[in-house]
Amino acid sequence: MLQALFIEENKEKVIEGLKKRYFLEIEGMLSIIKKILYLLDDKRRIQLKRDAFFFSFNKISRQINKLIQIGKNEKAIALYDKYNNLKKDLIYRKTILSSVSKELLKNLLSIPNIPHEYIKKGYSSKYNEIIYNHGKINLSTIKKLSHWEFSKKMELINCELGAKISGSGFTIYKGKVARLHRAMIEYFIEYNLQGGYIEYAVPFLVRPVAIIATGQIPDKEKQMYYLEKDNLYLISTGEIPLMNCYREIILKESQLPIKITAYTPCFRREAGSYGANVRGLNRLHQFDKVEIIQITTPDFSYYALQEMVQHVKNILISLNLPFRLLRLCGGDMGFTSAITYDFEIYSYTQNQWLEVSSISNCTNFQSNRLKLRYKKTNRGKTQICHSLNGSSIAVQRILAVLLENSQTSKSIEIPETLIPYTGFKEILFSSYQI
RNA sequence: GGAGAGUUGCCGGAGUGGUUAACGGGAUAGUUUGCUAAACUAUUUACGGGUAGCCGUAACGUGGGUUCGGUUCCCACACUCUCCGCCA
Repeated sequence: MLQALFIEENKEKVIEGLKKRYFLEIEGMLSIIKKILYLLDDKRRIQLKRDAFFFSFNKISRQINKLIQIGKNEKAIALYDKYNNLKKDLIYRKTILSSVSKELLKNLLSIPNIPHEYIKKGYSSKYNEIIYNHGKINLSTIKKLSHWEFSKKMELINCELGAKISGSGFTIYKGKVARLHRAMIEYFIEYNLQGGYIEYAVPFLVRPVAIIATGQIPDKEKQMYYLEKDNLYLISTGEIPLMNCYREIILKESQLPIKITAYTPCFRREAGSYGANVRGLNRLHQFDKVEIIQITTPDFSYYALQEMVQHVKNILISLNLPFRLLRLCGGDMGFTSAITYDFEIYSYTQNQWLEVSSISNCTNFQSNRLKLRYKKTNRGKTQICHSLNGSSIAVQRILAVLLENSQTSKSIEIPETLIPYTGFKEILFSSYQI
């Protein structure tokens, strides 16, 4: 959530930023900005009057008390008879202030974060900038199977069985692929621990208040699974429980930066998705991800962002996968983000890039919703923290591309770095009846 | 699922229809001291006004109600804990 005061002081900057997202094109969003400024002004005037009114009212109440204590009851009665009729005014001022405040908050919650100055205008992924390429894409002469063709022959990934149990978009992994899946999670977490992140294990079901705080409501509500009976949402990312560990907290500056990692499954409804993009493991209703987050001071957050990008880059290099780094354009970024970098890896067999990590600096936008603040040691003033989140990494996307790109005529070769975690070097086709 | 107890500031924790929410702890600032410690004083959340010293208002789970005045009384809701039952 942006601060109303910030919008007031940086109106042009805010509008410019929202244009980069093509946000103002959505049904009269410009009028929301105007409304916020009007409401803020209104709120100030109302509060000023109310405070003055309450001041005199409180004074009278105290006078009445004094009169009663010294036994001058008649005078007291005269006073409260006189001021009894002001009560309506009191209630009126109280309710009007709270309704204006609520209205202001409601409007503020609907405005996304302002993009960083680097961010280019654009309404879709077409306008994302490629920052960096790594690894050669060599189209081998061996005819490789896509991971879903592979899974039909090998029985090691069974989408049909997943569908039988839970519907399409759910998958069963067996044998060495199940082990590889688990090994990746362990490797990613271990890598993050080496990078100074503390491991958390967290709940996968959360309250509405938690997803409002991290910003999935109102932006991504349709994407979330909701358990009506218990009023709980299934998490769509580990960011939700991790960031909510720090909801309504005042930290000391010396505690920052906070670096956390956690493995969680992620649940997404993906309503309306169809076609080749959703085949096999490409888009699932339940997938696995190891997440990293950082909570920092405002000065430090862009440094932390670079550090996180570098960290994920090194993981991908260690897996020997061809990848590229993108900076998302305004229209493709998430609601809470000021700047987002995506890592995509290349699948030879699918002939397409697949997103495996998305790293965002949410600046103070998310922390403001979370009421996550810190206090400088040499000054009394509390300030809003900056928060960052990133995937490190999405498990199934890596799995899919590993199965495809590492195919030889006989087997799938496990990358060196994963072998200590899998306990085997290859998955032989012969043993699984290709 | 059944029964009961609770929710107070940065943290712990008392409490009452009435000045300023006791007391303790932490943190920060200032004073004193050769340093540290100790001691003393002040501050501690949100919003608004003022260049500033400062001033005002709100805040005892949330929302209503009674009252000149509610942290306290009444109503509704949310959440937390304990015990019983069930259970990995």
